[in-house]
Amino acid sequence: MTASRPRRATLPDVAALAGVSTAAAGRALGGYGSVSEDVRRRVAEAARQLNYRANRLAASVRTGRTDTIGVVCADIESPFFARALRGISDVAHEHGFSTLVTNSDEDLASEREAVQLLLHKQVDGIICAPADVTQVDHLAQAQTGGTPVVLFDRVSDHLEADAVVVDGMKAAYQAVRRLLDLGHRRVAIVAELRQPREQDWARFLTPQAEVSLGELSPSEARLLGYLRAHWDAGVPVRRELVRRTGTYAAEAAYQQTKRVLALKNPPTAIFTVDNLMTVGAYRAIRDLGIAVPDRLSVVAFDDLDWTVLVSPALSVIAQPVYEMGAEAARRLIRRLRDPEPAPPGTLFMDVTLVERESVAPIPT
Amino acid sequence: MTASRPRRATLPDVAALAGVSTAAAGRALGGYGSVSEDVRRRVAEAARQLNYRANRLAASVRTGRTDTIGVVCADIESPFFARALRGISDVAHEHGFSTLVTNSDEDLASEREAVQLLLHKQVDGIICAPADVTQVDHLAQAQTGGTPVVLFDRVSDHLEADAVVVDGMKAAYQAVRRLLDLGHRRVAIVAELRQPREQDWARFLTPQAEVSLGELSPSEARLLGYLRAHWDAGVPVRRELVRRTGTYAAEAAYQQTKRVLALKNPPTAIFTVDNLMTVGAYRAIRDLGIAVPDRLSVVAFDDLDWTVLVSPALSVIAQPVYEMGAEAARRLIRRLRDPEPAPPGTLFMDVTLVERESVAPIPT
DNA sequence: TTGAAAGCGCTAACAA
DNA sequence: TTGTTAGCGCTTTCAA
Repeated sequence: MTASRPRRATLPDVAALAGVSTAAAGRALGGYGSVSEDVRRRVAEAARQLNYRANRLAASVRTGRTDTIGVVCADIESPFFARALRGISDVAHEHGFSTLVTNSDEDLASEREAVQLLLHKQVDGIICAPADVTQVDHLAQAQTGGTPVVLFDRVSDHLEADAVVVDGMKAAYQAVRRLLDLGHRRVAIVAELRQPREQDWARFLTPQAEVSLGELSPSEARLLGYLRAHWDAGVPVRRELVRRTGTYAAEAAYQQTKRVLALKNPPTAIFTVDNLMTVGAYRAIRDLGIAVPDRLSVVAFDDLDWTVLVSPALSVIAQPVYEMGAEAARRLIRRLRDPEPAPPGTLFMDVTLVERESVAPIPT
Repeated sequence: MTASRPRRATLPDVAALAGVSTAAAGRALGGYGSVSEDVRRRVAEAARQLNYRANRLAASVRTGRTDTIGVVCADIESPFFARALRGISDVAHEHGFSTLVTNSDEDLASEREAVQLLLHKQVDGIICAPADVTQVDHLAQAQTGGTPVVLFDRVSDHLEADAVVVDGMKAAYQAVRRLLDLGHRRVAIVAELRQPREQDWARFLTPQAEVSLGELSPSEARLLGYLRAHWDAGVPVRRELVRRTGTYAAEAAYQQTKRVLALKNPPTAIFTVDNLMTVGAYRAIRDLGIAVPDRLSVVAFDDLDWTVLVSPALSVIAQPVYEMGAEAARRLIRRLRDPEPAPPGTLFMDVTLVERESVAPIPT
């Protein structure tokens, strides 16, 4: 007969073996309160002998802290979120926090579920890339309940919270403006644009229109930059060059790109608004055998491993992704540590337009 | 004056408002035991009114379960682990488990720390890609303590645990054998090979040598396949064509590849053993402007987004990464659910040699 | 510095 | 079906 599995040693067990009170053992092991060197040694020895393993859950129930940050990202698998997550977890780890990561897949219902889960697990704070910046009641509720929230990659006008983002509008504006300045007159854009808000696009075109970034998804903000660049350059926007995938998937971008390149009057340049769109679009360009940059100039949002591996190397708008994650974590931790923190604000991080080989002027 | 923050509602609060006992409220909300429809409704209503948020930590302290799987991966940022993690978390989520993810960066000390953290947080089980398959005492200890472990991407002879892996030896053998059969006589390999065990390599070369996969790191297993392919084909192994980076970094692979291609008698084919090695090696090939496959055939371990985006498209050994993660999670969950589970075993998943455009025969 | 005792928020026996 | 009661393993008064 095998011996029945012995119950795992608990604090009282350790205390008993060391010949001290539970409280003393807890202090010795947990590093709080004050303990004599002698007690500390005996307790440590007893813990070792019993192969004691502290139960931080029990501690958390008492203290109300879990030293855990909850993260809601759209998709860990995307290079963008993977890298950001690395920034978040590095900083978190540095400060003694763990991270609990969930995926929303850009779906509001999943995001709500994820936030509930994180709250039930009593995370100390949440970093979230909201699927819909206009639907953030669940995040507001988390805050009211005492769990601070930091927005990542997206700001919302409907939530008073810290946010770490780039100005996608400005970045796209620069990139597209550059193409227009090089003489391109037919610049295509491939973007997710989940909500088809064509009436809004019209409004975007009015230069006076005050559009808040906190009302736009990243792809909308980037489209806005595209539109305004055209406006400022006096180049009309061609409806057929604005390609909407409606979903965050490379395959959809592949289809849209094939379609736009098959127009009888095809674009001479193409702008992709994020890394999945870029993968899909670039695959289409390659399959069609179109010469870059001779027949088509390409600019992508987000830098990736492979943008320097293809020929010609892609010109891109690079975001400081790791640093964005790291900074989001820093802001959250600051808020957790500081009993009276500063009012929340949005940090806009700078992007870099990395010019490589995929852009050429239109011969005049 | 703002009102002082009200204490968060607890189960007794809800019970009181609903006019039932704490136990009844717990049953109604937690979905265990039996409750009348009437009580269920009243409790639900009270919970809503008080904005009640269950504390699953407290429940876990009682039940001893957290419904959480701990994962130790080398680097979430690597496409390999990112995708595997997606497999793990999808399956986990399906079965009501969350995942707590940590990074070891292929460092044994960090891995130990990570495992400790997961145990302290009382995860129900652990999925780990061990940094060193010969140093797994901490994992054995987790098991003895009642926390099952599933190995991922690597087997160890020193741990009796489930494992989900590919046979890297066989896969590499096939790929290299294919190159040799095409007439290549100088095939380079770029591999991590953290431990420089040259004396072992000699042993690998003896066809009779029984080398267990459970003693080898993935890169060593793949090297072994490379060596045996040579042996079986009667092609001598050239020491200068075996390039060791010693570290898991694209930059190191870049350097090694540049160096091997600069030999006065350079290789006519190159085999890279994982995705980071591939990125580095391919960048070197591109920078050097070497024509693939005319002057150099290329085969990579692991398929990636961009392998079809470069010209020519890369021939690769594709692992079922997502499925490997998913299967690891399934095995762990089975073990958690089943009180008397089957003895642990290793699942070898099949790889696919995807032939694309980067391999050509040597003209005879 | 130490120990006794209370209690964090929940679940599980048990009895009613 | 319901309530009473006793904990889970830990931290934190409080008094000694």
